[in-house]
Amino acid sequence: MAVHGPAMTDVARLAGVSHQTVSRVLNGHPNVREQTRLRVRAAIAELGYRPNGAARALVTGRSQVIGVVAQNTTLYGPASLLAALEQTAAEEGFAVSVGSVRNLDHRSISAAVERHLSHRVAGIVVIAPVESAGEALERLPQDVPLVTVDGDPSRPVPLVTVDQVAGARAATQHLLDAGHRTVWHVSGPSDWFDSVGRIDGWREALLAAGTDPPPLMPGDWSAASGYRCGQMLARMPEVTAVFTANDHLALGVLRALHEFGRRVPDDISVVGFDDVPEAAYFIPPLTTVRPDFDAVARASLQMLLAQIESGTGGALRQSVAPTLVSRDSVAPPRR
Amino acid sequence: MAVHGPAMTDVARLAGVSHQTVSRVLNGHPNVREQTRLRVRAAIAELGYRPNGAARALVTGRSQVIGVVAQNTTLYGPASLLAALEQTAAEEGFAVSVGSVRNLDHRSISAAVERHLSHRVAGIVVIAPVESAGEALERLPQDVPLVTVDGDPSRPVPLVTVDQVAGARAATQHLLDAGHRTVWHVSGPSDWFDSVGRIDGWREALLAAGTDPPPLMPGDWSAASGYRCGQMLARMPEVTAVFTANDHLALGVLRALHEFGRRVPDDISVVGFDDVPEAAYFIPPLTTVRPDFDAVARASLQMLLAQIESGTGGALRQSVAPTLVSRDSVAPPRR
DNA sequence: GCCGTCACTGTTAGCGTTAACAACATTGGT
DNA sequence: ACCAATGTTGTTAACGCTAACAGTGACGGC
Repeated sequence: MAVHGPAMTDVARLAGVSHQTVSRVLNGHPNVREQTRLRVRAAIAELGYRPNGAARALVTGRSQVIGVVAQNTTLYGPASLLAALEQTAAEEGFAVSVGSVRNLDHRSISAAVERHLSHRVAGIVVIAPVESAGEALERLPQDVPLVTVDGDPSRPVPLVTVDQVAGARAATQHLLDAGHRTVWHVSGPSDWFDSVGRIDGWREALLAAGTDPPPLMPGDWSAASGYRCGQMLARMPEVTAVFTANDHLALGVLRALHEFGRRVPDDISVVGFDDVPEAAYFIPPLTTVRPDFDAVARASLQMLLAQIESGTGGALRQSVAPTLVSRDSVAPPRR
Repeated sequence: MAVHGPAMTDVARLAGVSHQTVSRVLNGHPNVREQTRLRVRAAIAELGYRPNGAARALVTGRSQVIGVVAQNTTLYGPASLLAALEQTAAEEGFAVSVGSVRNLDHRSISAAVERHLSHRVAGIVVIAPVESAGEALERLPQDVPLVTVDGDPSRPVPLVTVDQVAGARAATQHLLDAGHRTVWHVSGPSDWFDSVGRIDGWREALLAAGTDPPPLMPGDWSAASGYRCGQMLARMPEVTAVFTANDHLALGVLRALHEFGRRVPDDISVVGFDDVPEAAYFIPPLTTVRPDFDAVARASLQMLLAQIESGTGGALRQSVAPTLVSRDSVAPPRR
């Protein structure tokens, strides 16, 4: 198998030039006569020549590949992010190598990063939504271009995030504006920065409105945990508005409320987070907060590319604001 | 940036051997004295040496990377598959490079494959659920290890699939067994093999039971299209059982039925396909068919690895049977 | 007409690894 | 003690590419 394809010298021979000239054409160097360039192009096409990335990576010291470390790429958020990242990278001529990880502990993350390093990736994007990921990053070689997404805001690492706080504040405010006296919150797991950001935003909005935040209902992103929290919420007659940390939690809550005969939005209003494609078809259609994954992907890749090109490891940060998508799960409280 | 790490010669010097001996240790060759092996290992650890994948790929002609071509990795199925593939590959010491694709037409797929080829991946997995993908594969270099997932059963390419027909038959039979006279079907897009397999299975089960299949309701995987079909279904009093080609379609149907006051499962039973994690929290909890993505990933990787190692491009095929997950959305018809 | 400058092209070396072969040391059979 | 077989190590030459440098010819200013 694998009769190796033609190499640069083969193209050069056919075009009647040196392999270096072929290289120059390929890399868009100036100072190649138009006529020569055309001959080389023709030879490339005729032979079906394809440059060898490995050889190029060897001599330049880095490949046209960026590594992505992520956990649980089955969830809607991470999956969208990954897809957007890949798309953007492809436009810049980069391939994306995924190193997904079962757990976000020290060792798993380090191992994934190591794997990427030994493939000499040009840079690494870590989707690092929990505390322990940040620790793993500390002990990394300093000279690798690196960007974290949704990571620890308190660490001096280049960071791109969805503005969780703003999103949560908007969701909460939306419920307050509808006339609700207070808003309950079903949160994500407490070790995720996404969760704490959303909790903070919720709390801020409430405090700003002069209300004391009710007790937190801790969930774990899953519909199952949303359901459990929903069962408790349904039993409390004073609850009229709930903000859940993601749409799947909302789905679980919706189902629990339904079972207890509490109507949404007539009895209780619900707002989610993520805007999964099917949120518009929940019963009822879910008002939710939509993060712009494309923008996050673009920003992180840009940041990474800047590092790769400049060689500087600046510690920038950027956050992109999500937008509220209003549907039918919110109404004024009955009095 | 990027002070290049130590190379093999540095390790060799420290251990007092030749670089070739280091290479032998790294690749687990026999005929290295135990004592030497230990010295080399120590030197590797001390320097934090990491082999250079690019150099290795250059000299061996292939990298430890497998390329995956997929579309729409945001959907639950593809995302799960990708994650499972990555996991399995990592266990075998391979990295996974994704080349996701907006459209599954000729050119996009070819371009993605080309990209992988120029990175000299060891093999390629194409998640190719539509006709046009198969065509793109025809004109590929013959010498690249390749496996398709959920691709065209009629093409002579190594293929691993979820057994769509069996899954659909099971779902339909389940409804028939509950006492329904016939079963309606909301399908996926007609150019997906997944769809046609599920349609076939549905039709087969009906025919085997001696019933004429009712007209097909064509959808496109989205909850939105499920909703539209559901609106029609809800208006037809004779409909008592619906099998949808995936869970999101089912969600749309559920919502439409709900709006029309038709209760599930009392008035109409519904069965989905995929078992997305939140299916258990639909209203009502959805009976559905669960494909084993891990098994598919394992099988395809195994097949690919076999090709890589043997150099043979055999045209095997393998299909893994899904299982029915019974929940609350199915009941006997009212009479 | 001479020389520096510019545009273009070729030559050479080396990136870090593996494979092929050569060399040496050790062992065992005669 | 000698020779072959075996185990262990070193030497050399690629792999396909880019970077640095070295030509070559044409052109214009003096």
